[in-house]
Order: sequence, then C-alpha cells, then structure tokens
Amino acid sequence: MENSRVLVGMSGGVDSSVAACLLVQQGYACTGATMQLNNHQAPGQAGDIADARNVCRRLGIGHQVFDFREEFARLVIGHFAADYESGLTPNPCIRCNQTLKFGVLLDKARALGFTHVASGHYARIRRDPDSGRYLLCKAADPAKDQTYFLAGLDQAQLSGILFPLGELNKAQVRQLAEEQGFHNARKRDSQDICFVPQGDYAAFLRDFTGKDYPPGDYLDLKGNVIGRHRGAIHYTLGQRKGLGIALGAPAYVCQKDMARNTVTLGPNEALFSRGLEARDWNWYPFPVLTAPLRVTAKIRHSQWAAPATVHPMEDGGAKVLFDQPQRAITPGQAVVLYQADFVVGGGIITKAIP
RNA sequence: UGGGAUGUCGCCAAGCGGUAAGGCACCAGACUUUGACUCUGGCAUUCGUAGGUUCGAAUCCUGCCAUCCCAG
Repeated sequence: MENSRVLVGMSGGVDSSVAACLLVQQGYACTGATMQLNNHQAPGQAGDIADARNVCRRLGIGHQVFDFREEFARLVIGHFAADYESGLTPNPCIRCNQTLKFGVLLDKARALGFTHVASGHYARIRRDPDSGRYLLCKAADPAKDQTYFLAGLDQAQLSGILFPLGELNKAQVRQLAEEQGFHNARKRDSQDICFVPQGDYAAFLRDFTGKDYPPGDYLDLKGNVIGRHRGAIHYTLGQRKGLGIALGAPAYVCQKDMARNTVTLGPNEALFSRGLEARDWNWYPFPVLTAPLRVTAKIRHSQWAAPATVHPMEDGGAKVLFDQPQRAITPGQAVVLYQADFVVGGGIITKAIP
C-alpha cells in the first residue's frame, strides 16, 4: 500500500470524489484525473472538470486533465455507431470502461508510474488465494452494484484497479461527501449516454456519421406491411415507446432487418426466448469455460439475474440457456453471469435462441 | 345522377334525451451510469356543420357538407 501510487479517475461527481477521499484517508498517494471525452457534452461538463479539481484541492492532491477525445471517438463512439448501423444495440458504458477508463487511462497511468487506477464504481475486486485470479465481485449495496458495466475487464486490468466504494451504499457516500464539505455532495447521479446530449441517439448518429437513415416499413409477425417507421436505427428489441403507431394493443419491436430496413412489431408475448449465444467472453474464476456451469445471468443492467446454465461452444463462444424464458434478449447487449456475489464471466450477445 | 350507410380526441371506439367510457398513440414525471421494459400523472367544455324540438341533446327533427358502398 505504501508503495502504491493511485491515479483516481474523477468525473466531478460525488462517487469518484468520495472514492478519492477514502483512498487519501487510507494513506494512498493519489492524484486526481479527469478525462475530457467530448466537446458537445451535456450542460456543465466544463463544470465537471472544475468540480473534480475543486475536490482535489480540498483533499490536497494533484489533479490532471487528460484529453482523450480522439480515443473516445475512436474506441467508444465509433463502435457505438457501427453497432447501431449493423442492427445491434450497443452498450457504450461497458465499452468505455473496458477501453477508456481502464484501458487508455490505465495504460497512461502505468506509463506515468502509477500502480493503480481507482474509480467511484460500486463493485469489489477479490483475489482468489488458490488460483491467484482476480474476481470481480458485486458491491455491498445491491441497488448500486455496477458489475454489469465492468464485466468487460480482464485479469490484467483488474490487477491495476481499486474500487474504494465497494463496501459502501449510496447514502453513506453522500453523507461522507457532506462531511467533507464537497460542493458536489448533492449533485445528481449521472444517467443516460454521456455523449448524447438530449437522449436522442438517432440524431446523434446522423450528426456523427453524416448519414441519413431513411424511413421504412413496419411489419407484423406475418410479414404484412402495417405502417411506416422513421428508420430502423431508431428502434431496439422490446421497445414500445416512440413507435408512433396505434394498433389497438401495445406493440413492441420484435425484429429488425437492417438490410431491408424493416421493423417487425408484435405483442409482448412474442419477445420471450429460452437462451442466447454470446461472444467476446471474459471469464474470472478460470481462463476459459470448459464445461456447463450453473449460474444466474443478467442481460441488462436493471434486471435481476435469472437462473441459467452456460455451455461452452466450439468456436470459443458460449451459450446461455435460461430456466425461464427471458424477455427481449438483445444482440449487442452484454450478458453477465454470476455465482453468489462474484462475476463468473461476461460476453456480448450475438443472438437469441428461441 | 339515383339507392343505401356513416360522420365522437392523432387512430380505434363506448354512448341511444340528462349533462363525453376505454384502448392505442402522444406528452410529462419516476426508475436507470447503455438501449429498453415498467410505473405514475396528463391528454375532447366537446361530439362534421347550420338551425329546430326540449327544462336539458353527441343522443330526436331538418338543411348543408364530407366519406364509403351499391347502382350506373
């Protein structure tokens, strides 16, 4: 610990501020770091950098700003756009954690002589004494647990990360911030995609790619044309709001065909599937999955993990079969597997198994 | 041009003389470090239009307009 030099990723929010504070209290040699990721950000990002600097000053530690706009555009936004164009529904936060916060920033930190990068994420990292492997574990506060967004991190990354908030709940964090007199103690939790100002990601895509995403046909489950949509890019599986079509009963997006630019609508019941296939797996307790394993699996952040069995596949991927059918399993989203309080593995969904 | 039918919120649709259901869509909040789902709230002083009857009409009567169907 005494030899540790920690670069604390600070967004300007409460969580990372308290994370830095805790590390300082624990005797770590810390420096605050704020990444500049884009220009046209949500109101107040210039203020975010100032907020972080302000907290660092209070803590008596240094603060640096890293301009990662180019990296962010390339590693996160570029993939985000490409995924949507190919019909997937990407999760930019997972990718950002993987490639920016604990990718580019971690590399930068190591190059600068830091031993760790810390953040205000709610999660814990444990080292398995037997295997020596790093395990990604759920936060003490189940309501704030963010392991779903971190399951893209590998062993090398986990070895250089500290999550000081893993044992705390949100209320405690806010209280600590109040006690420290941090001016951002009551700052609103962040939400929505950070680089999409008004939550209108389709408009963002048009702007970013310069492309036009033309209207197309809405289809029913039998393939009949039942209306016009604004461009398949606007929709994701299981979506109900924003369809702009009145069918008498609630309608949900059941399928998308990017090549034909069609969106198939159907009832909620048509959205359930038994399982999924996923790629780009990252395993924690072991290097690779070799036999079927009982787990609980999450296919989106805000949903309870459901009992399932994960099976290895020939090509290195794995498929997850749920005990109960799951709603709107969406390609491009992450599937994260748990056993007890730790993450078994995480991957990117490629297809649902009906 | 004759004969028939229908015109109630963006869509569908209750109502049948007593002072405008509901669903879908939409909007706003809540939830949420992704997209979604979900939840809560809002959403026709007015019933194609102009008159009439009545204490009182979207509901009855008349004219007009519009749409649809069958004849042609």
